[in-house]
Amino acid sequence: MFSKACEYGIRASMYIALQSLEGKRVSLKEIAEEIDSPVAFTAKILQQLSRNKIVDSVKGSAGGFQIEKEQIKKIKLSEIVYAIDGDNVYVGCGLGLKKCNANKPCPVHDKFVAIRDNLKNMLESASLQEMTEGLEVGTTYLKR
Amino acid sequence: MFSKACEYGIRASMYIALQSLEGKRVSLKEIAEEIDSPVAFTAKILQQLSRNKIVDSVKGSAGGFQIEKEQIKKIKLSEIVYAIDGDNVYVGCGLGLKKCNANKPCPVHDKFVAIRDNLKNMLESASLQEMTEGLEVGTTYLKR
DNA sequence: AGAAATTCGGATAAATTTATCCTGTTTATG
DNA sequence: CATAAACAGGATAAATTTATCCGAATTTCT
Ligand code: FES
Ligand code: FES
Repeated sequence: MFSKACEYGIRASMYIALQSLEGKRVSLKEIAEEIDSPVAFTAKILQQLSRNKIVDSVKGSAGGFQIEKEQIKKIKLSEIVYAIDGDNVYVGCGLGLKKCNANKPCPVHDKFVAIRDNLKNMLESASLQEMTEGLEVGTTYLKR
Repeated sequence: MFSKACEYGIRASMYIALQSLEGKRVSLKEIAEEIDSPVAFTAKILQQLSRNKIVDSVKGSAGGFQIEKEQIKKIKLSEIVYAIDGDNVYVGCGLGLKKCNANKPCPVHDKFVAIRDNLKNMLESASLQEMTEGLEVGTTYLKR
């Protein structure tokens, strides 16, 4: 569904959001530990997220990553996915034709579009804030 | 969503089904041309489909691939996907945790499961037969 | 029987994704 | 000001997926 990079990116954003809500800034090392991801690869992804203004990075000693509380409410999963995987989730054809195109549809087009729209709505409505709620009360997890 | 191999596999199966309904057996070369896929790679995928009894292959001159008419009615897209991509569509977690697990769910679990079930139902209900109907009348396409 | 058309399967190569390493820069702190 | 902690970014490596090549086996047709 999503690339590994994107999965790590989402999990990392969720963890940063969770800690930012408590006023804590977190280091790359801590993030990678808490979401069970490879450190250096996660660094690359966080750079992307930082460039895309999804997370704030602070250099230097006592630096790390954080997300402003206002942003945590506003940022939707769709923005994270877009920053890392681009728009292929939205424009891709289920059977791999160049782009999904209703004028020359593949045989699964109608059914696939329904599923994709479903996914799209989910991603566009789910905020980081919403995602952290289960983490706070311990009903959802970022690693096992 | 699906691997390239799987996309080619689905498109190839659809083309073979389309021709089989007219009593025609088709060669690898023709298939690859008609679905716009790399010949040798498509050969590998057809081998897999053949081993999984999704298509019949006939060796030798005038050989090629075909699917029995009875089978065209019965075979669902889910079987093709399973033969090539395995069950990761069904058991995978949206955020990349080892396996989707309702007992220790990731933050998107509930929403993701809904989408996945949607996809699953689609794949399990769509038969090759149904897929060929649009191709026959020219309202759907396997390449552009 | 011989030639041609075709799939099968193993080996290999190219491309992409995932992951690591290392050096440089920034910044808090003592 | 020196040091240590931390991110940034380029180069590189490993793993996986995608793709190609080629010889062998099978079958039809002349
Ligand atoms: S054309 Fe294939 S999904 Fe729209
Ligand atoms: S645990 Fe992540 S989708 Fe079910």
